[in-house]
Amino acid sequence: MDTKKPRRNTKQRQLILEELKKLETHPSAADLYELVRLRMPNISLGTVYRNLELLAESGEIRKLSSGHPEARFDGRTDFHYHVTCAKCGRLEDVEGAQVDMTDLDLKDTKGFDIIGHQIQFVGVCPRCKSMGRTNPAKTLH
Amino acid sequence: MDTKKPRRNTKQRQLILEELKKLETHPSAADLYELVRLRMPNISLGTVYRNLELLAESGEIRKLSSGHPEARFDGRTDFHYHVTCAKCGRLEDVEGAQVDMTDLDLKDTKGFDIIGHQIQFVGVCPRCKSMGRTNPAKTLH
DNA sequence: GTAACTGCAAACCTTTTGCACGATT
DNA sequence: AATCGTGCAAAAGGTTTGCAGTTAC
Repeated sequence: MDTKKPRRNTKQRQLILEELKKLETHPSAADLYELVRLRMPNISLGTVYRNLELLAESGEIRKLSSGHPEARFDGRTDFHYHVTCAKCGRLEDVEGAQVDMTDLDLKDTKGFDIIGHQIQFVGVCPRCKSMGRTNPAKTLH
Repeated sequence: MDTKKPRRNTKQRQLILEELKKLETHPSAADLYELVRLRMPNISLGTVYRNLELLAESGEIRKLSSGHPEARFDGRTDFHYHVTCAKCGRLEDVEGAQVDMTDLDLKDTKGFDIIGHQIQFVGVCPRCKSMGRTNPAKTLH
């Protein structure tokens, strides 16, 4: 079965991918729009959204459900985890060996076949530690 | 340190909490609005949003970052994991012992103090298995 | 030449907010 | 009585989409 759509190699898509891969952060579509616009001022926000979606579908990037109101994108596609700051919401990569989920004794998977997992760590970032922030994050994954 | 705000016990908040606790699903604010409206037809959607936020802050419910465009809410507050269907996005609870994260050899936590974690399993739900769906989910956590 | 893709703008959906009135303490 | 919470409606924020023109193949 061939699920691939025909795909043209546009300048816009190349630029968006290139800019995202440069970053170690997890920008929103609007963040990337601003970045790409520095090199291609007439690009439209709609094009950025369309291409991020296409790139995520093809597995060249990842779309993250971030706990923020907007989606975040990740130029890394190798296996890694994420930490979210419980105080300010900052989102960072965490390196660590993939947990062996066969160890996990899942009692009821509601009939789902489990094919993978993701872990979000919750933590306190250096900045918030030093500021002694107390307001808790409200969204869990 | 007392972080609690004064809080009145309104009929609206009671109803919203009650309806959410009845469910084993993870409804959106709009879903809950429809449910609560059956019992209190004049309640406004704004009130539902405001109360869900308050209830999540106080820990009586959980707000989930769902991979869907809208937030989902969970009436369960005991520790458990979630599975998301990779084909259709369906979100369900998974029972299982909490993973001991001290086993995990985290190499670089970017200076964060880790205080917890959440796991989302990715799977294929019974319905999609039987339908042989192939379109992949686009958002990871 | 054809169909994918673009820019633009309008539409859409979810969530938040200002305000005047109502309800809880 | 004081002030927190509500209903309503408008606004805000993020994302999608229709369309006519453009570009990659």
